[in-house]
Amino acid sequence: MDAKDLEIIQRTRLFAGLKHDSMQHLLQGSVPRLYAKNHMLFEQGDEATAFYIVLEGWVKVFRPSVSGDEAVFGVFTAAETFGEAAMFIGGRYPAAAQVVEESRLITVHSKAFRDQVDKHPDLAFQMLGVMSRHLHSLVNQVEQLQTRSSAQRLAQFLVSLAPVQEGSAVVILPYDKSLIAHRLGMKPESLSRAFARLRGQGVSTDGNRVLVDDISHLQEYGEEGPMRERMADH
Amino acid sequence: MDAKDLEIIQRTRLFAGLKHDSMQHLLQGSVPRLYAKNHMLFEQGDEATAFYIVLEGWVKVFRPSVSGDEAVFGVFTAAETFGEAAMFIGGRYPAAAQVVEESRLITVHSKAFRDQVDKHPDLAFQMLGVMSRHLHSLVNQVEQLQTRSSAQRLAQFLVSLAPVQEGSAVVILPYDKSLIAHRLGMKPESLSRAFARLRGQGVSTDGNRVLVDDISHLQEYGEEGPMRERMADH
DNA sequence: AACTGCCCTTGACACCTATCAAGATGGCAA
DNA sequence: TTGCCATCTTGATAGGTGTCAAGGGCAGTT
Repeated sequence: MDAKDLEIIQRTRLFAGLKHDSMQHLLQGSVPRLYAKNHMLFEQGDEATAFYIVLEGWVKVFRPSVSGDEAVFGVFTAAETFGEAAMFIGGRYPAAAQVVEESRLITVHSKAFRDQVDKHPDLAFQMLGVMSRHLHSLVNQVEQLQTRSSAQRLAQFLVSLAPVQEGSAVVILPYDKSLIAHRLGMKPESLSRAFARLRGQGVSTDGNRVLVDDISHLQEYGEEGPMRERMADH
Repeated sequence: MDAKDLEIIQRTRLFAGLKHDSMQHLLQGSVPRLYAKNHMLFEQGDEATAFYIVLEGWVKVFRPSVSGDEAVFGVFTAAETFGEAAMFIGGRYPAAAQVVEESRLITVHSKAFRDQVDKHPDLAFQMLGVMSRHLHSLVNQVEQLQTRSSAQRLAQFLVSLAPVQEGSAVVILPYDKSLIAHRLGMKPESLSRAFARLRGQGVSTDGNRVLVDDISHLQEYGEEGPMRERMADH
């Protein structure tokens, strides 16, 4: 646990502004640990004795289904936390978590967290803020699944990754396309076709590099009504 | 505000076990009010100065889209609360709320709520529990949208409304079929067809009365892999 | 260089759901 | 009763997405 890790932890919404001694208490006995790609952190239904802070890498939270389908609820990276909500609902994780790119994580144990909340009620408020955001992000996910085509969802995803708000940009895809597909609620084949469709909107791909001619145009495309390009472009 | 209303409020998860004097503080200046069907309680983006407790009736929380589509995130009835999360994210509602059946509601003002939280940290924990549940319900919604057919989603909806866990049951649909359709992420026509498909699973309808021959069978149907009845029934 | 495995892409096809259109049903008012 | 209106159902059709199958590209290994 070095200073850089602490700096990352303080950048999480949950621990933003927390004092050093509280932090020490929370993290007592917890050491950052390296996890290999594909490592399962927990399964749905496991007892939730801790939650996680990502220091480095990528982790997906999902619910697998018998038939090989899976629903992905979030993909987390540095300075993000996941699994906190489980502490409040029966102490079991409602979904599973798996490392998708080699990651360094640190765990926060429920008991330590509860102790600190008793001492610092502010922490409960921060937690409410964090959960509100998770809630909001799921609300958006539901909306997008219901009202946008797969190409539109991909467009919004690219916009969210872009380093700028307008003009052209190069977006580096942070993880496998097959995970992106699941994250956006579609199959890998459909993601390929979504990319193909976006070519007509000034998007070209080269491996995990994506070149967008006009970010704000892509954003508009992603927000339009679902039916598109009736008579245009051909 | 009579005793019966208070009893309902104490049945909400948020206020379960709250003492009478705290309740008085929270509800100071708030009077139960009757709202007509279709009344808009708030729009997306409105400043969130209060949240609501349903005493009676039905309210939908949704996000409208330009093209007439809308995504429904929840439909609330007696002893349920909605709009709480907004207090923690920039103070704006992330969705709109509309009365769908004549309803009696009471509002809780943000400031009063915050005051009480300062005095009773327990309240923050209850709030975390409530938000965890909302989170969990949205997680389920995302999963169902991604991994179940419309008929399966309807099956699970009927099971959730049924008064018993097994055997036959009569389910009364609590609101319009078109709202049920939106709630389940489909168009009204598709809901009709989903009902038609469930006839093959021992479900018959008569207006808003639905007769289910075998609840547990319907539950299994709703949980199976998406592809079904390949060679069966014809 | 050849081989192998993995990921991604493309094509053909089937199914599901939305769309558009036309009835059916039931409640309500005149 | 009659007409009207909203809601729900049913049909025909089109488009989107999943499925299954085949092939391409690339990296790592031999």
